[in-house]
Parts: sequence; C-alpha cells; structure tokens
Amino acid sequence: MSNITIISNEKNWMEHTAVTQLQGVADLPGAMQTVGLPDLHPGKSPVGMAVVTQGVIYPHIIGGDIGCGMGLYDTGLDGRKFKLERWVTKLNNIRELVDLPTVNPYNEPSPIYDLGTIGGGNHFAEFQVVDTSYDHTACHAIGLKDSQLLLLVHSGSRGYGQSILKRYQDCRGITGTEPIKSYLEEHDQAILWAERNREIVVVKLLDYLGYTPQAKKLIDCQHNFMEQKGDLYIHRKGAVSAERGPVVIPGSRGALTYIVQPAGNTAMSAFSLSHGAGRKWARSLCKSRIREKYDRDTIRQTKLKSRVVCHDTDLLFQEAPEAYKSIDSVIDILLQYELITVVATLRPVLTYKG
DNA sequence: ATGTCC
Repeated sequence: MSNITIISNEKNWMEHTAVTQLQGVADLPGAMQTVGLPDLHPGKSPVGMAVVTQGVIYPHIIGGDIGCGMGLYDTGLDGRKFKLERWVTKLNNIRELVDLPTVNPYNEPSPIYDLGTIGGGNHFAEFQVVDTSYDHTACHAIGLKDSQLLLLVHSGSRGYGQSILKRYQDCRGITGTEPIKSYLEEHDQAILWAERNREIVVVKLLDYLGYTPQAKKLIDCQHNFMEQKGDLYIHRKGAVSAERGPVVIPGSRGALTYIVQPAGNTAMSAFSLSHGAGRKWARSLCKSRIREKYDRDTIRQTKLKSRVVCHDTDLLFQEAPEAYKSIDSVIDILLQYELITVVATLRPVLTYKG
C-alpha cells in the first residue's frame, strides 16, 4: 500500500466515495505515492488525483479521454470591442462546430473523428478577459494583457483515446518494457491530437465569427495523462503537471479562471496541481435541485454577466455553477500548501458548449 | 468522458 496525501482543509467538502476510490488506487500493486487534490471527486476512477507507480502502469486510471486539457489562446482581438449579442446570435445559428468547415493543417490524417469539435460533458470553449493581474512580470512572460480577448478551450481526444484505452484496459496493470512502451506511444498520439484539436477549435470559431485568425497559444496543459520518469510513472487524472510552467485552473462557467505558477512544495503532490473546481453534485441530481431557480433564458446567463450558448438545456443544468465547488477554496488550499502562486484571474464573457 | 450501447 502506498502512502496517501489528501490536500484539503476543514472548509473543503470532499465526498467519502472519492476518498474510498483513492484508497483503492493506493492499494494497487506498484503504487508508491497517491495524492488527492482539493478538487477530488468520484468517477469511474477518482478524478482530481495523481498516483506514482513503479514498474507498472494502469491505463484505466487515466481513462478514455487521454490528453484532455485546457488550451488558452490570445485571439488577437480587443476585448473592449467584443460584440457580445452579435456573437451569441451567430453561435446560436450553428448546432455544433461540426457544422463548420474543418481544415486539417497536418500531414497525417486525423484519428479524431470530428476534428475541431469540443464534444460534450464538461467540455467547452469560453471567451474570457483578464479580470485582475497579480504578477505583472509573469503575465508579461505568458503574454497576458489587459483588454485582450482570450479563448479557453477544454477538450480532449474523446473517442480516439477511448479506442486506445479499450485495447489496454483488460490488463489491470501493464508490466514489461515493451507493453508499457506500446501503450505510451499510442497515449502520446492521443496527447498530440487532443492539443491539435483544441487549436483547430480556436481557428474554426474565430473564422466563423468573421476574424482572420491570428490566435496565439499562451498555455496548453493536459490533465488526463501519464508521465514516465525512469521506471516511475505519474498517472494524472484531473490533475496537471507542476513542472511545465504556468497552469490554467478554471472555475465553473459562473466563476473566474485562475492562471497560476507552480511553487516550490510540489514534491508532496507528486508534482501535480488541481485541474478545476471539481464536481460537487452528481449529474443526475442537478436538474431536480435547481429547476425552479432558472428558466430557459436565465440558465444561459451567469452572475458574472457572461452568456452561455448551448442547445442542450439538460446539459446546462448538469454543468451549472451550483454543481461545482468554489474555485476560490481550491485555490486557497493550493496556496496554503505552498503549491502555487497566483498570476492572474480571467473572467468569462461567453461560453460555447456542444 | 462517450459519433452518449459494439
């Protein structure tokens, strides 16, 4: 049994099921260090965690959406000239990004079925602006500026990653140099295409909205992936690396997104950080709990005066801000454990969901 | 999470 660290405090609600699931991961043969981050919540395998194994890998911990992550882009447009109503109308006219023409700029054919789409669930594309800058030097280094319009895309490899997992999940734990190498090669392809897909979403969206895309990638960080370090393997499920520069930690669509810089204490968190606010309510419970609070239109607006374009009203209830923990408490805990410093906060202006 | 059941 490996040692377990749960990074939390008294104010942070954590579901018992998630802790039990984390214990189950820690009990797997070869598990050396198991970490629950503040956004830990139950899943098929627990989400918001990292586990370091020796000599063995567990693809089911990473799950099917290999390479899922956050791509933050500078659109090259001025946030002050942003015409909210016009863009809401235009985006309402398309069913999904699959309706828009897709150009694959790469030599290889795409293994992702609907290249340039974001998928469902908690995936989104969100226009944002800088709300508050806390570290001007770091903002400058990243390329974050006041008044610029940003686009944050949350998506992954989806069906493609799932098809990879399907071929490896029967083995509850893969050992041996060649079998591990085989999974990692396919895994790396899923990582590559998930990142390419996020960029193509950005290009398609800006093109459709009438702008010659000159988008520039500022940060791209994945939160479902495996990292090899010699004979050690860091599995991250709903957790980002703390060793690859600044990180995007989004809140719910009704909350700020944080840009953070990893700090010096991350050995205790298996060099990992939270990937978001973390789900608080099961999807199946959301609609009955907040049905009375909203109508068709008000569920498409947020406290921060931002707007949401999505044709699936049930999904909007499942992904409502109430269904998520407070991002501020997640950030407070990461600060308390000296895992991060805060660089800036971003404010959503328009969220697009599939 | 899921061309939302191979």
